[in-house]
Amino acid sequence: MSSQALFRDRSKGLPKRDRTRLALIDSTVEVIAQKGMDLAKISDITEHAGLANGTFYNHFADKDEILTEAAQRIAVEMAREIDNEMRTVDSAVARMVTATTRAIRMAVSESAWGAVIIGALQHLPSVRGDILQFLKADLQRGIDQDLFDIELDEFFLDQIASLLAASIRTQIDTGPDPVKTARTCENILRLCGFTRAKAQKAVAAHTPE
Amino acid sequence: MSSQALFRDRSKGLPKRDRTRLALIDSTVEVIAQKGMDLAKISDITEHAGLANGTFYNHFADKDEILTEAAQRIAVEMAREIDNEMRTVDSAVARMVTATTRAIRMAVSESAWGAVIIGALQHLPSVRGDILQFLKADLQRGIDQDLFDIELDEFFLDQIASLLAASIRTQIDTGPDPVKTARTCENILRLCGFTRAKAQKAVAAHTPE
DNA sequence: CTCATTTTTGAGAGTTCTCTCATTTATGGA
DNA sequence: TCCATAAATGAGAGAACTCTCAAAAATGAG
Repeated sequence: MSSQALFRDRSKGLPKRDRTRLALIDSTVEVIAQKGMDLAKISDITEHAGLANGTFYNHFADKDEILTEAAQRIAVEMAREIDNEMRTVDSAVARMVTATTRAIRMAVSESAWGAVIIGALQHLPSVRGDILQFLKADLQRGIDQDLFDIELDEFFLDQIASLLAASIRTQIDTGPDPVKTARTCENILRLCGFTRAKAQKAVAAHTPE
Repeated sequence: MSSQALFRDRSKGLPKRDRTRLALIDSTVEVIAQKGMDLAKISDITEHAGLANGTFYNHFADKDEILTEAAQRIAVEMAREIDNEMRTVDSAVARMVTATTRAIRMAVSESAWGAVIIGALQHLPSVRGDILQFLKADLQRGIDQDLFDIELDEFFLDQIASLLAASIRTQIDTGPDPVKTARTCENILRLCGFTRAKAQKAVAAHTPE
C-alpha cells in the first residue's frame, strides 16, 4: 500500500513537467514528516528533491499551494484505501471502527502521512473540509441505521476529528500503540451514544486484522 | 475578573524592572490574540508595548521564554479563578461541568486568553503538562467518588484536552455559543462513562449562572 | 539526429527578523 | 535635589528565507 515516494513512483511514463512536479510533492511530504508543516521551507523541499531552488517556482506559486496539493493527494489516497477495504462492510459501527483504525495505522506507520494530515487539519481549511466530509458519510449512515444517537453537525465533526488527531499526534510521538487506537475508536463510539461496554465490544468485534 | 492589561495593572508599586517585564507579558498576550503564537514576532511585542526593540532582551532571552511565562501566568490565573468558584463544590461531576464551562467562557470571551491557551497546548509542553495536571485532579476525584468509569492516564487526558481545545478554537472563530459549550461538557462526561441522557441531565443541573 | 521548445539552474536582489551594544535616559535611595 | 546605578534606546550587523531572471541544459516530436 504505502511507499517512500508514492507519487514519483507512479510518474514513470509521464512528461518531464509532471515528473518534476510529483517529485516536488513527494519531497514536500517527506520534509513535512521531518520538520512539520510550519517549519518546512521551500529550500528544504527543493534540496531534498535534488533540484535547484528556482525549479520550485516553475511549478507552484508559493508554499501554500504545494502544501495544499500534497495534503489533498495524501487525503485522497488514504480515503481510497479505506473505502476499498470497506466495500463490503454495511454496518456503520463496523465502518467507523474500520475507518478509524485504518486511518490511525496509516497515519502512524507511514508517519509522513500522519504529519501531513495533522498539519492539514490545522492549517488547510479546504483539505480539512474534505476530511470532515469523509467522516460525515459513515456517521450519517449510523443515523440512518438507527445506531448512532447524535446531532450530526459541523461541531460534532470537529469534536470527533479532534479525538482522531490527538491520537495520531501522540502515536507519531511515542510510537504505534494498538491499545491507544482501540481506545480512540471506543471514545468516538461513546460520543455516538455507546456505553463503555458496548463500545468496547464493538471495537473488539470490528477491529480489522 | 478579566481585563485588557491584567499583569500591568497589578504592577503599580513595583520597581521599574518588574513593570516593564509585566508590560511585555501583557503585550505578548495581546499580540498572540491578534496573530497567533506562531506569527507573533518579538518586534510586534515591543512595538505593541510602546517600547524599543532592544528592551525585550533586557528581560527575556528569546521568544520561547516570554511565551512560556505568559502562558504559564494565564493558565495559573484561569486555574485560580476556576478553583475559587469551585471551593464549595464537592461532586466531581459538578466540578467537571463548572470547570469546563468556565474555562471555555474565559478562553472565548477574553479571546486573548484562549489564543494563548490553545497555543500553549500545541507548542509549550511544560504549560501543557500543568493544564493536564489540573484536569487530572477532578477526574481522579470522580474515580474516588465512583462516578467516572475511566482509565485515567496520559492518553485519556490528551483526549479530553483535545475536545476542550477544539471547542475553544471553534468558538474563538465563530463567536461564543453556550450550546457548544454545553455539548463539550456532555462529550467529556460521555468519555467518563455517562450515557447521553445522564450527561445532558448533569450538564443542565450543574452549568453555572 | 536535429532543433525549436520546454525546463532547470543558481547567483543574487530583496525582505523580514533576531539579537547586540555603545549611548542616552530614567530611577529611586540618601 | 543629587547622582550612582539600572534600564531603555535604536541603528545596524547578520542570519535566514523567498522569489526573479538571464543563461544553460534537457526534452521529445518529426
